[in-house]
Amino acid sequence: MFTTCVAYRRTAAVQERLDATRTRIVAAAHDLVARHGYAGCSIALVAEAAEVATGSVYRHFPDKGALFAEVFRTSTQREVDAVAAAAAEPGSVAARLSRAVETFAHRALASPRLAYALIAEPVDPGVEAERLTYRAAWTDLFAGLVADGLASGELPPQDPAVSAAAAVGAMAQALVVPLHHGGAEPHVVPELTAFITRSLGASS
Amino acid sequence: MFTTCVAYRRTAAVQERLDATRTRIVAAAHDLVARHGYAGCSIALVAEAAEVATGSVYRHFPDKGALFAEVFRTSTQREVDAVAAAAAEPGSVAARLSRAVETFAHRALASPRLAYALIAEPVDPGVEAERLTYRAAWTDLFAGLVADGLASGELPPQDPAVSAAAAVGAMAQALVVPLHHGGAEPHVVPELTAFITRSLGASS
DNA sequence: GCAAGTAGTGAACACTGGTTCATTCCTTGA
DNA sequence: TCAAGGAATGAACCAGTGTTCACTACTTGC
Repeated sequence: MFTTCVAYRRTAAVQERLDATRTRIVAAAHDLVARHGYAGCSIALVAEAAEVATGSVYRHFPDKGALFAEVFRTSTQREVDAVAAAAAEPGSVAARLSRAVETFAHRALASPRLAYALIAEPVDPGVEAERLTYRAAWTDLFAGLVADGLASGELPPQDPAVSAAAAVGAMAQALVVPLHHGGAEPHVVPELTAFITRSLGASS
Repeated sequence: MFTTCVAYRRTAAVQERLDATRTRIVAAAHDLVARHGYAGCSIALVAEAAEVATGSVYRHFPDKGALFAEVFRTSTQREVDAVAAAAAEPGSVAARLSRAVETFAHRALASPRLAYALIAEPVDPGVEAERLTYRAAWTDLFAGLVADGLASGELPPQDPAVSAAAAVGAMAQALVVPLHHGGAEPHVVPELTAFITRSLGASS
């Protein structure tokens, strides 16, 4: 009555291949976004780049938004981690701030198309929600620096949240938006660093 | 042979009605954008709001982009003019700067949805090109103030273009992006004003 | 080798929303 | 009143894309 024949079980080898395919899809999507942005980055293109059928993408992600949300999440996390590491190195708040801004700027200048895609490019709602989360991550990172500066008396009284949001906006606008159209301009880095340092009152 | 009968000529009355219809279409589009943003603001909705048929919209604009470019242009010009007027009033650079930031901030807080649509909301390429133009208008406005400050010695040495871009980004991020989700927070205005003033070195 | 069941496929589908155009309605000057 | 021609209409069209699904190919345990 109960046929105990269980002919197929997902074996370790198969799981490994599945994981590899999934990784390949995400990598292909990441690559396409970094090179051409979200615009014109269709499922069909991703599938072609990952060498799978379009339908196969849906065996790993429920819909397009989920795929690109993951791409966005992993890419942004890498950037946040890099800047956070630079800011965590010991030193005065002014020095840590400068390192953070410089790290952000240099990385953005090194991958301008990706930076634009992560920070400013129009995306559909699913990815925008992810962006909101990471906007908070950026702001928190700088708000933490400001709070440290307030605690140590290095910075004048200010609302860390507002200052951090404004600082993040300043970096994004000064670096990423211009990069969108026209080439990189490395000379902005020291200017921007000075701007941010002054803006938080760490200029002395 | 040549029938001299030229039965129909566009008369002044007709022209007036045409202009009125066009104005109504733009007004309807503006209203929809200000209330719901570009997303979901279709030609069909605009036509309905303007009480014309969808096809009639195309008797006044070659395509959707042209209509929304005009909406964007007129709306943004109004904002730029208002801030420019505030900045033009006589006074120290620091005072003019504060007035400019406050004017920008108060107007954005008064019409948050519109502000978001004009500054940060994803738009299609035709409108984005228009936004690029006006981004330059904003930056030029503040670059002019920085240049004045440099000339008078009120501000320390800096690249007006970079400082202005960063300042505009700071205002946009601190005000508009948060407004997108969640309510208005008027308390940010003085914080933001202080931030911008410090950032340009006009703090003293 | 075989039955059971999963992974993979890609052409077809569905939906959205901008755009068109044959038709109707008006306006004009005689 | 009437012919001429522009203005207005809105249903139909079309293009681009995300998504599905009937089908094939493969893997597994016996």
